[in-house]
Amino acid sequence: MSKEKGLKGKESKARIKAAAACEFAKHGFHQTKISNIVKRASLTQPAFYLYFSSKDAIFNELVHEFRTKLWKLIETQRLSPLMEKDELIKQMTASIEKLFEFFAEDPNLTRIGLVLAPDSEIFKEKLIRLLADNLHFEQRSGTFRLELSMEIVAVCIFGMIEQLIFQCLLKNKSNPKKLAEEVVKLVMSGMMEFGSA
Amino acid sequence: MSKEKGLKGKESKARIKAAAACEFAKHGFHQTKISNIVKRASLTQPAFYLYFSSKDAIFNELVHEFRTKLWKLIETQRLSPLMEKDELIKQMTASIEKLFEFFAEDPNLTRIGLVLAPDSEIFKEKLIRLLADNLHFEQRSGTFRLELSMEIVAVCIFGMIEQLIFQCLLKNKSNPKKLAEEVVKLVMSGMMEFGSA
Amino acid sequence: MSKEKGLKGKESKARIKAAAACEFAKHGFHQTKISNIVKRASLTQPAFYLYFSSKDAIFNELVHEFRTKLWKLIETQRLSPLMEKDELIKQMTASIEKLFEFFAEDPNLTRIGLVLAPDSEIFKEKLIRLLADNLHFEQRSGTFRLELSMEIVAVCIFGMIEQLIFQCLLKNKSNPKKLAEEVVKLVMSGMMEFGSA
Amino acid sequence: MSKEKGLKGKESKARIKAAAACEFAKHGFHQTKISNIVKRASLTQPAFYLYFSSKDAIFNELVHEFRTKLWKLIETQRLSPLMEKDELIKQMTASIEKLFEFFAEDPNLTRIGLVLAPDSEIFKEKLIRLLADNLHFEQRSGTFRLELSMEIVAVCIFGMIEQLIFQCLLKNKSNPKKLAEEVVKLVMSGMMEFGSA
DNA sequence: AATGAATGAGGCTTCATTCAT
DNA sequence: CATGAATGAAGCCTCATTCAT
Repeated sequence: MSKEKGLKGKESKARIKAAAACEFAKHGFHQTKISNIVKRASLTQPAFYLYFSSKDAIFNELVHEFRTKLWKLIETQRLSPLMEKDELIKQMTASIEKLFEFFAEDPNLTRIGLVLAPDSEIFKEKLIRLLADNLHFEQRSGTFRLELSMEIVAVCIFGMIEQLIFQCLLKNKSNPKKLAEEVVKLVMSGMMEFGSA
Repeated sequence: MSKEKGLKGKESKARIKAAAACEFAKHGFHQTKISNIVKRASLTQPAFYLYFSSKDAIFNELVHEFRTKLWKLIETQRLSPLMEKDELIKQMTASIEKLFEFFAEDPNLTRIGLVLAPDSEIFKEKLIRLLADNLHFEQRSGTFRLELSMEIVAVCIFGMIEQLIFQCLLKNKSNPKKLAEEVVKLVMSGMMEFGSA
Repeated sequence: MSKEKGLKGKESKARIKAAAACEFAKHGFHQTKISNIVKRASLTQPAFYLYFSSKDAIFNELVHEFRTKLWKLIETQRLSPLMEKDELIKQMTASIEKLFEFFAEDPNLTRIGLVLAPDSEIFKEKLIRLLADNLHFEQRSGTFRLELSMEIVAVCIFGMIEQLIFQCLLKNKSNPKKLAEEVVKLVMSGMMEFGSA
Repeated sequence: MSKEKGLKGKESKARIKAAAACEFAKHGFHQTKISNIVKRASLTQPAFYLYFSSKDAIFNELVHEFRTKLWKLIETQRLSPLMEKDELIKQMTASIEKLFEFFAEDPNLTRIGLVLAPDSEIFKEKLIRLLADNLHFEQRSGTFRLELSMEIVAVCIFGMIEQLIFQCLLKNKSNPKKLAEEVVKLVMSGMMEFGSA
């Protein structure tokens, strides 16, 4: 009976959040105006401040939401150790596919969290470090070539994924599965034709 | 005495440009204030408008300058066709090294042209298309594996390079030569240890 | 409580409009500052932009308002055709008196619409053309002397009225009725004493 | 030998003055920019201040020049007293023609002196008072009908002339002689057809 | 006699945010 | 829960004017 209260409020807040995500993604932080957010949410400006303390606040909330979800996803996707090669490739492909699916699910949040947030470079750095650690582990297990720097490889893999997100996935030029397969093919075996040397 | 004709003006314009590049790179377009640009250039606000017609104008000039230079560099770096494998790798490495050197030369412009410009995604798309065409050519010559989509590979390579620029090169964690070598190693031969089959 | 819906806003807008008319009339368009308009209306600058999109906008609105009202007045004041001489003079006098009354009612708008508006000369031209057409009609009916160019007479009559507005009416040196009578006397019968020739 | 000096300077000053008159007449005082004046005069901004102390100064100089010339012209055009009717009309026509010729000679100055100058209304008032005095004199001589207020008639005549200047003369729709004749016809004998009761 | 370079002052406009209801 | 009305703060840009040469 008391829990019921606030239902309309929650809807309004959600509408504002969705509207904001859309506007931020389309125009960036500074060119997004509160007035446009509330217009899109069919509300008025003071209503905005009923649910968010400031423009920064809602932006940060969106960023935080995105990052939390992404981080959780990644933690559930850790590779099982000491697999066979085929199995490894299959798992990697599945993991990356899941990642792409996540990014495709909410393009607005993806852009906000990966591009627009002022500290996105630092966030990416963290993700990359996480990836590098995992790769290191595999490398020490003999899965990956020793002559490669896993730090740099991690940066590369992340760069590929990010670029594929914005140039292919969010432009609907391809789908998560296909992209994941291609990345893995490239990264695992390289571009060169066999028989060389 | 006679040589200085218009020299002071050119110096002022250059100082403004450098100051602007610095401010834009550090704070982004909207948070960069003309007042700060001219302060950094040791001038007053109206002086700015002696040399540039608006904030947009100088920003676009910087973007245009960056892109023109980059495009020229790339055009001089086309791979010679039909090389042997070793030679190919050497050339690719050299080309990519040159690229990294270019980006490292003016980090401010690099950030402005690749990240901050509102149409940078479209610009990247063009670069990627150019790269994809070149790769296609090589693929048809039998250099690259047929099962890979050169469109996607092009996106991947560009993504790697971009990420390496911002995560390694501009943070001085590595140098152009090293980065170029690592990218080529990874992209040409993949990560997998041999003998796995 | 329920009647006041939007009332305060309308009052503010009206206050701004009146203040603007006053300032424009006193100082002209360019020397009128938004800051002074709002000061006179007991508001702050941003409030101005709640009701008008720019300085130009409010000026044009005032001009448009004046012209619309004036045009409507003139259309209701058309002379009935084919009257006797005495009746004609009475009607003309009444019409012109109404005109003067209109101009005296809002001196600010009058100055804005007739003098300050950048296209006021063109507007006057239109009014004069309208007047000329009417005079032509009367001339063909035999009321006015054929040797006079009604185009030029129309210009003259308009010139008299305008000058009387600014030199007599708005300086309170005379009143609409008196002025109308004098104009008609002069224009109908001329200055010359009878019996001449 | 010493008088010769300054010839080039005088030319420059004259060029600036002409340019200023043109710009002021076309755009009004506030929208006229020094930068445009000197551009039109093929000079640079500091050169302007070699000859005029400020924007106001040159404007006032132009206004003063116009008014001085006009005043002189009017003083030489006083009607000879106690003429016969035909002679009076001839003289009036000639006088007014001369006036129109004066205004047509320098349209820019005319607009500046009669419309643009902020105190032009007061200046016109003076002219009108002068005219009214003359008319009074004639009226007392029995030339003009006693029932007319010469003050108001003076305003009317001035209004006609001014309107004819801007609506006919400066638009090249008529010439000084024709306009003078029409004004005199109208003002002397009125519009009404004879024989009317 | 003239110019390239620079500036002080000030106006218009925008926007996040708040008050009173 | 929501709104109409209002504001403080700040940025871009323009222009008359001057300095040094």
